[in-house]
Amino acid sequence: MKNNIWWLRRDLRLSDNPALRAAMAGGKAVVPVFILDPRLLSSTDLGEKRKAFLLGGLRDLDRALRQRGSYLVVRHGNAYEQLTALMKETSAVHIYAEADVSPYASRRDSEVGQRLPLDLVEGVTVHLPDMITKADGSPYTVYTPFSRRWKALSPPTLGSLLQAPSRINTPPDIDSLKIPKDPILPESVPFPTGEQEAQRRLSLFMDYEDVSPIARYEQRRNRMDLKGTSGLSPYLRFGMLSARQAVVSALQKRSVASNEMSQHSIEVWLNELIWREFYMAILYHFPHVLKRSFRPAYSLIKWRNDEGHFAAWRNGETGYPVVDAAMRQLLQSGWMHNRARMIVASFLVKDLLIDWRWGERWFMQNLVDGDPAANNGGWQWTAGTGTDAAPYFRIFNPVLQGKKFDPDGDYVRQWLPGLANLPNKYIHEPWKMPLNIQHQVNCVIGRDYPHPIVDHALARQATLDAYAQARQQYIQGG
DNA sequence: TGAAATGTTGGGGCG
DNA sequence: ACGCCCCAACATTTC
Repeated sequence: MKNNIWWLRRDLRLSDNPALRAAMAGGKAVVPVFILDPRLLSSTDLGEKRKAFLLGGLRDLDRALRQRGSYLVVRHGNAYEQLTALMKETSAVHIYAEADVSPYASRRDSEVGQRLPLDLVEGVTVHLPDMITKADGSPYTVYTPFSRRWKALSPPTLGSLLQAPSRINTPPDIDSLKIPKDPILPESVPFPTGEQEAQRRLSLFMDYEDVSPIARYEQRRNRMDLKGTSGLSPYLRFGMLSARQAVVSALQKRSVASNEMSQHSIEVWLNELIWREFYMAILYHFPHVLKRSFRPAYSLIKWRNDEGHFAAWRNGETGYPVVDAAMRQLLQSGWMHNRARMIVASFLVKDLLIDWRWGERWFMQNLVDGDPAANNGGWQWTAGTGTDAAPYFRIFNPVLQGKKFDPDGDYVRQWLPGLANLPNKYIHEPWKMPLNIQHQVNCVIGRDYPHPIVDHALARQATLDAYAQARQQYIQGG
């Protein structure tokens, strides 16, 4: 009896795993392997927190496999070389893996696939990028028609989800590295690793009838001071949760929702999952977006790129409380509320006039859920340089955004304890505090909390000018 | 998944 | 009673 290799990459789960299912077909024994590629591990885009989350996920998966008579083989090195060696050692005949869309992954997979019997199985998205095209076969570059087409395809059903195998046969004593213990996931990262935790969170988000978080998602999702989002992104990122299962859960929930508001909320969350697939499709069809603007005119923007401003942004010292709170949340917890991501991105690009790629990189280095497709899509959206992007003139006012989406300043106070005693009136614009109040609350601007590093009104105008200039130059240049 | 600038309206104070 | 001004409050346009 020959064996198959199940090559894991970003599908760290046993339930609803098509690659695992394919590897087990015909009752074959399976060799589950994860390859720690030094190129990936040493990449400056892989931050410590996400690396720790990945390693923790591997430990969880190994534990789950051992409960089913198997175990995880961990190798270190180049994927092709390691797989070649492993095939020989285990007399494996086939390699099964979940297809991934990032340029790095597709290059690696085509290199491996040219010389080894690799079968790529769909699974990262519910619908493959190739399935969502216009009548003439060209890819969509606008979200709404993309989502219409996505929704017109037959949806995954509960019955189509693959059960986790109760037993997996794996040949004994295959050489494997110990999963590195370093780096360890800090306590301050509120995302315990693993498939079980992902399932638990999905249930919490869906359950409890009409008061379930998903039924109130539309109303609460933008509030940075509430836990109104699913908190599933890191699990979807590493496939500790299958996107298909998330979609099936949402559709089920929608079909039994008792009122239109709940149904609408569920639809809004479903759309967020479709945004994820939209950006994966964009990256698949237009891999150059990782290097430059999707819209060529905006490659000509003259960024200010002030290093001091960039450092202030990274460290949460801009003097705008919402921005600083969000950047502290990222540094400490490895995650940031989605509304906050838009606010700090708008601030970096359109208040500081710093190249969006600097922000994109910082996010990749610090987000536990950092995914090249979604992250790039989000940044190009904010910068107005991408597909279906925010128009260039859409510039967030950090004070108004704070008042709207953190009305009592709870979010600001949680991440900036130094501002804890400010009256609500000044929590989003502390520089307006009269001096006597500054002393009263022990927060003197310029001493305990920075002055705003830029004036929003002036910065806004400068950015509009810079974008206008880029457009003009593009037209004149042909 | 904006916000600022500009325009319009209407109530109320006032001479 | 009337016209004038001020300015919220809301609407529309512009970036």
